[in-house]
Amino acid sequence: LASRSAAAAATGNQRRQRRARGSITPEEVIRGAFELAEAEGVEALSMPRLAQALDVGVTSIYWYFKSKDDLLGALSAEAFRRFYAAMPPLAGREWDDVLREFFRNFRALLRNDDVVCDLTIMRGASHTDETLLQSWERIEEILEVLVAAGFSEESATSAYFTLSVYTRGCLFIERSMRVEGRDVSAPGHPRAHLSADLPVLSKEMRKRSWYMVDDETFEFGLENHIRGLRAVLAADREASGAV
Amino acid sequence: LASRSAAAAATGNQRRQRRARGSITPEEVIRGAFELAEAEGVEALSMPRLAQALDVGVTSIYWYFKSKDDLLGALSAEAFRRFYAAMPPLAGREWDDVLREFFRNFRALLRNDDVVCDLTIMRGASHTDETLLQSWERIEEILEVLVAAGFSEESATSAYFTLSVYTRGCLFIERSMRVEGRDVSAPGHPRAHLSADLPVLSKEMRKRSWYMVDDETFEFGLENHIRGLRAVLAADREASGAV
DNA sequence: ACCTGAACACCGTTCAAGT
DNA sequence: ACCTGAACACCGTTCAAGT
Repeated sequence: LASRSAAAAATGNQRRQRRARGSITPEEVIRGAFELAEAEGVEALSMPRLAQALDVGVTSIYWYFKSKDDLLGALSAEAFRRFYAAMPPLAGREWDDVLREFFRNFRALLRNDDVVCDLTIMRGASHTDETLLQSWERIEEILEVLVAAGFSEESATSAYFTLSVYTRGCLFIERSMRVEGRDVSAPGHPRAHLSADLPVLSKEMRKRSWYMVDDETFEFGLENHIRGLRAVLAADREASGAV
Repeated sequence: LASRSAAAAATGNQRRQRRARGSITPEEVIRGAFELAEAEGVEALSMPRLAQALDVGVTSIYWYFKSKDDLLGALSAEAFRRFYAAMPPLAGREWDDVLREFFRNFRALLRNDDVVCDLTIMRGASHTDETLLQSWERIEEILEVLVAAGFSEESATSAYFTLSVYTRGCLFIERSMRVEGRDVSAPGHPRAHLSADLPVLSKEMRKRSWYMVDDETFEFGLENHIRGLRAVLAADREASGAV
């Protein structure tokens, strides 16, 4: 027995020593999963790799999380927690500044954290009660700013979700590009010669990052949306009989 | 030998008879892959399952497509072809009608075809030269409508991509929900009681499909964007010294 | 109660044939 | 030139233990 163990050690194949009872916690698993995802990407997160990183038997993880999907749900919940903890409180004195700051922060935060972005935006909306409530409280805050400014409740809600969809769309597209290994910051496009007969597009493509979800284009959409909302606000105020 | 074959047949394990040379074509593989994806979803598309559906050895597919990713690229190219073939030509006499119709058709088409949606929108932008050119020609058409209406080339380009990102964002979010098996059409939310303290949101959530990418919200964003663009157009016309 | 390896059914891909 | 199964390294998950 001792000789078998020694031989195994010589070839690097020795068994891990058994972990003590209670030496694994769900928190430790989640922390290890984040570390692995940060080092190698969320797509590289597998149960065997995670077990190895944690120095734990593969099946031990199943004692705490009933499936990989269950684990990913817990990771998403933690990602949402980190995201909302990092989001600064609402700032800006006018409703339009509030929207601008909120969605700029939204985008900036998730652009800077691939793991949190993958777990919150890219991975379908797998909300727990907790994350749902976190989101809803933030949304309500903004809706109340808009309503106080004179928007109807309906307009305010539509305005919020439209900007939210737009911002998440930017993040989704940019992240998809980055996952495929495209250089997202360089202007122009490698196949730009194909657009020789396309005067307007080829000219604009030379100036911007070709995938068109760069800062300038994002800002254009944000500002344009706010411009549209000013007209909505005027109509809402009129309809409600305000000054 | 004959007895082994007979025994195998009895247990349903007999070998497929070998296909004749030249009896497999890449087109046939692609057609089979679409059929399988339509029947069982793109995520269920695996090389063994496809081979089985085509009644072909698994490895034979690798003669025509060097990897699954290569095959998916070919499927995407076909999906783009189908999408652009189904997109009606530009309609509408004013620039805003052109935009409205284009992006409504865009969304409607991809909402009605999960396979094409998964291969074009959900799967990162894996463009071939051909699909890139198809997209660019369509975009250029719209840019020229906008420029003719008085938009600067820069505004026109930003306007197009902003609406494109918004529309793709709607599709992405809705599709993500549907993949997770949520009922996307029902108003309200199963966890709506959590929002008891959120007056505006809870009221609005009772009226709409909770995930907020329903027709009404999409239309609000589309119209709002166009409202914003009217102000851009006025400024662009002024700047260019037009009437 | 908690941790474990063996085993299973799947996957994408390579290789060394067969025809 | 084209088609093939066996084999490999991986995956998620279950099961029947071990402690």
